[in-house]
Amino acid sequence: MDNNCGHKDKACVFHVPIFAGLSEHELLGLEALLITEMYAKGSIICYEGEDSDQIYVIQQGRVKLFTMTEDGREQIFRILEETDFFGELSIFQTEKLSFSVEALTDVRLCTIKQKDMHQLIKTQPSIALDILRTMTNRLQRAEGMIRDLGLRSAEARTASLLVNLCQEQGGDELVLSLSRRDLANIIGTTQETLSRNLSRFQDLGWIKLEGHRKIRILDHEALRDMV
Amino acid sequence: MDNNCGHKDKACVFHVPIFAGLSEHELLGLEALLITEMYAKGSIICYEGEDSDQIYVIQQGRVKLFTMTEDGREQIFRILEETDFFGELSIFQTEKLSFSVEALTDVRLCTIKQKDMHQLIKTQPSIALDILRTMTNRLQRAEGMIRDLGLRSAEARTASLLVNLCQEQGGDELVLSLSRRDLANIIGTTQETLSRNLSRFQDLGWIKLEGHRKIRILDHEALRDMV
DNA sequence: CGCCACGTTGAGAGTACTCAATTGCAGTGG
DNA sequence: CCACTGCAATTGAGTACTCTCAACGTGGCG
Repeated sequence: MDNNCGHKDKACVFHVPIFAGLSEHELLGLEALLITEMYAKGSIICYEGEDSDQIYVIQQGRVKLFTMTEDGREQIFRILEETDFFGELSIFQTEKLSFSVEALTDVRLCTIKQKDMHQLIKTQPSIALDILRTMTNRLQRAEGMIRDLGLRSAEARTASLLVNLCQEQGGDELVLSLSRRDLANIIGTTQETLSRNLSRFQDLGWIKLEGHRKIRILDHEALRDMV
Repeated sequence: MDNNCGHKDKACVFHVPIFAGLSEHELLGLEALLITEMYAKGSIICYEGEDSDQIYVIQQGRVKLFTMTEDGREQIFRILEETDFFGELSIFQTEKLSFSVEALTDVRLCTIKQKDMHQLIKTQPSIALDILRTMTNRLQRAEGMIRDLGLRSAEARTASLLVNLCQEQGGDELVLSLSRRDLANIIGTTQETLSRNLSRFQDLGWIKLEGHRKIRILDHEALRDMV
């Protein structure tokens, strides 16, 4: 309960995929290097432009990585949750953060210093490979976003968002854990445009809005064809 | 001259950063695994949707990675040149390519099979780290593109493009190696809009268009402020 | 039950797109 | 050397989309 992750028997890192290759012994060693931090829902974990020389691993809760313009418009890069990490550039260099991070729920996370990370990778090179796997997937997702933003209309991106959420959740009953504003900021549009598009999809009979936090998907095909 | 890279004394891989950590002996071993291929300017090296289980390392020339809609609009993800690689997802899985690759010049490249790559990483784990370094940088660039596409006007993206090209080339005299169409497809707009914005910048006295392939930058500040 | 944040709808404006016409440039052959 | 040809780039006109700003609903929580 002191500097570990709040579990009794096992450190949180037992459950993080990128550390899955470590032995029990190595995990215990790693545990000693971690610093655990707590953030309340809505608080900012780090600010774009700050210097950072550590990796952050989320133990509990959800965060958004985003950037903001002077006039307050926001683009979300990704939503991360338990066992995800960010700040990976600081493995190699003191990173000037290119995004801010906000806690969407209460969050518990731990940080690992650059030099500890180096040591860790040296003793267990497979970690680099595990991180690499995550990074290639992330790059692919990022390029998917670039394709959508560059080539598709806000309407198509809205459909794409629904399809993606469906795939993550499985089933026809989407439960939204984000506000309209955040959803809009993921697909690079405004909450008004998103709202209008959802209404249009409803008018077309493709979806059914059930309260503000639920969407029932009625026609997967139509949405997929739109994308 | 058989299955190596055309050099007499040293294989091409001597010059590729991600293999910089290999010993002379290991490089010679690697050389035997490579398959070298040539592509003429304008030819397609691989198609989006194809399965691929190899990494491609560019030895000579330049390529563009892009995706295309049914109606022919195109989004370019990145331009790669000598010593760059692509297809890194196939380190982990047989990859359904999420982009097409076209040779912008005559291109010589070599391919490395997934299983050979595994072997290579096992004998020299630092390679995974070198690739990881490249991938984190690439992800950062990708997120920069997402920010620009999501938050900035075509005009601002045009300014951003000029600033970036300046940084790459150094100096006030930009020499464009891409068509207006390709440049537009990098920043997610049309050639017409790009052309109009360049003309506007010229009218404002920020740049001077000199033929179709050269741009003289007159006011770096103004461009940077626009971004 | 009423408040307040969140979400939706409406009107109007601006940006960027499409399609079409014109201009500019470079390579080729007379 | 110059005119011609074909492609690339620019310019123009009209349209469509999406944004902004504002008003109005709604639903969850005290």
